[in-house]
Amino acid sequence: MSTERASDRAYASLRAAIVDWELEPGTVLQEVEQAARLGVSRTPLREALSRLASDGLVEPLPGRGLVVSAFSLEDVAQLYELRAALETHAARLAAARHRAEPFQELEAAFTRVADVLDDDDEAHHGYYALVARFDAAIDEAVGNRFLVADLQSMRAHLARARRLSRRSQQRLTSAAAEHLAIVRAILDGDGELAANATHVHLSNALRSIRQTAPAAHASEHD
Amino acid sequence: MSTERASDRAYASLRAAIVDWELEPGTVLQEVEQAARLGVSRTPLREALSRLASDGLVEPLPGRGLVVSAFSLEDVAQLYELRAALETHAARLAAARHRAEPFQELEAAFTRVADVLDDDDEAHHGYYALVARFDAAIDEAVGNRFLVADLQSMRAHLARARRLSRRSQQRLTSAAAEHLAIVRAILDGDGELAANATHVHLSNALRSIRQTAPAAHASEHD
DNA sequence: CGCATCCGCTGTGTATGCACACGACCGCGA
DNA sequence: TCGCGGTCGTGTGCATACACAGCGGATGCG
Repeated sequence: MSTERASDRAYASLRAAIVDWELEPGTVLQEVEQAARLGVSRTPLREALSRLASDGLVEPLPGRGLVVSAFSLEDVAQLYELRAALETHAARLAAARHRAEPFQELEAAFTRVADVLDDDDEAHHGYYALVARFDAAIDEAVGNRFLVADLQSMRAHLARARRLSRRSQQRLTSAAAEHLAIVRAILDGDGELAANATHVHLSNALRSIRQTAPAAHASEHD
Repeated sequence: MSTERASDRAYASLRAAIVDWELEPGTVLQEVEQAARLGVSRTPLREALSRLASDGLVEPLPGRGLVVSAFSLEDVAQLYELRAALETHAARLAAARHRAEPFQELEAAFTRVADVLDDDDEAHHGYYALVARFDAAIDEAVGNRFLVADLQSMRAHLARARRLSRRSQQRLTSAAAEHLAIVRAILDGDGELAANATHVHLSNALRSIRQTAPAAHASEHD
C-alpha cells in the first residue's frame, strides 16, 4: 500500500491496455473479472473505471456495465478537430511566453532526428519519445492548468490512433520537419506562425492516417 | 434506487454547491462528513469526488483529502484562454455544418433579448438560460464528442466565474448583441466571421469580469 | 524549561457482504 | 409448435467493517 494505491495501478493498467489495443473497442469490462485479473478488489477497480469513463476511454453500456469506447476513422477525424483547436492555440501561447530553453534543446533534437529513425523497428518509439518531450515543453510553456488538462486527456485518445494506421519512415521524417518548423516559430516568438505550422502538421498527420488506415474498423459492437 | 443512483445525486449536489460558491475554494471535503450531509454512504460519495477531481473542481490535498479547487482572477484568465481555443473553433465548425433551425430561433431570441432583461432580479437568469440554449445548439451543431466533452467540462468552471463579478444590465445587453453577431455568422455559414465574433465576445466578457471583480480572491488556502 | 518520543485519534484506502435489477432459460399451457 | 410466465443466475450499486498512515498531544527525559 505504501508503494502506490491499488486504484491507481488498476487505472494505469487498464488505460495502457486500452491505448495499446490490448482491450479492443467494444470489449465489455466486468468488475469481478477485471478485479481478479489485476489482483485488486472491486472497490478500487470501480474507481479506476470511473476515471476511465471521465476520460471517455470507456462508455456505459445502456443495459449493464462498461465497454471500451469505439474508435473509428470518423472518431479520429473528430479528435483531430479538437486537436487543432487546442494545439494551435497552445502553440500560439507558447510562442508568446518566450521560454527558450526547452525549445532550443528540441530544435537540436528534431534536427538530428535521423539518429532516432535509423533503427527500423525502434523508429516509432524514438519518434514518439521525442514528441512526448515536445508535448511536455508545450505544457510547461503554456502554464495553463485548464488547457493542459484537456491536452493531456486528448493525448490518450491520440495514442489510440497510432495503432490504427502504419506510419512510414518517410512520414516520420516529414513529421519531424514539421515539428521543427513549430519549434522554430516558438523560439522566434511568432505565435501566428507557430499556430499555422501546427495546423499544417495536423493536416498532414490526419491525411497520412487516412491514407494508410484500413477502410473501416472498430465499431463499438463490431 | 430505481430513481437515480446515489453517486449521481452526490455528484450533482456537490458540483452544484461548488459552482454556486456554497462550497468555497479551499474547503476541505471529508468523506464521512459529506456522506452524512448528503445521506449516502462513503462508497458512492467517493465515486462522486473522483468525478469532481477529474473535472478539476476539487484537487487532492497533498497531505490528505480533497479541497475545492482555487478560482482566482488568474484562473479566470487561464480559463478564458481555453475558452477562446474551444469556442472559436466550435463556432467555425458550427458555421460549416449549415444546421439552420436552432440558430434561427436563437437569432429571434437574442433580438428580443430586452424581454428577458426587463426584470432586474431575474435578468441574469433569463440571460443565462438563453446562453444555455445557445451552448446546446453549438454542441449539437459541431457533433463532435471530444470537443463537446471539453466544452461541457469547461462550462462548469465558467459558471464559477459568474459569482466572481457583478454583470451590469448594460453588459448583458452588449453580450446579447455579441451573441447575435455569432448566430448570424453561423446562419450565413461564415466560419471565419463566427470565429472572430466569438473572439470579440470573449474578449469583452473577460474585460467586464476584470473591471467589476474584486481585487483579489479565493486563493486555495485563503 | 525545551525537546524528543510514544500513543491515541482521525480519516483515507481497501475488502467484503448484501440487496436489487435485468436477462436467460425452462416449463407449462393453448 | 409457439407464446407466456416464473424462477434462477449474473452483475452492478451500495453499505459497512477493517487496516494503516499521518498528525497532534501528552509525557518523560535531558
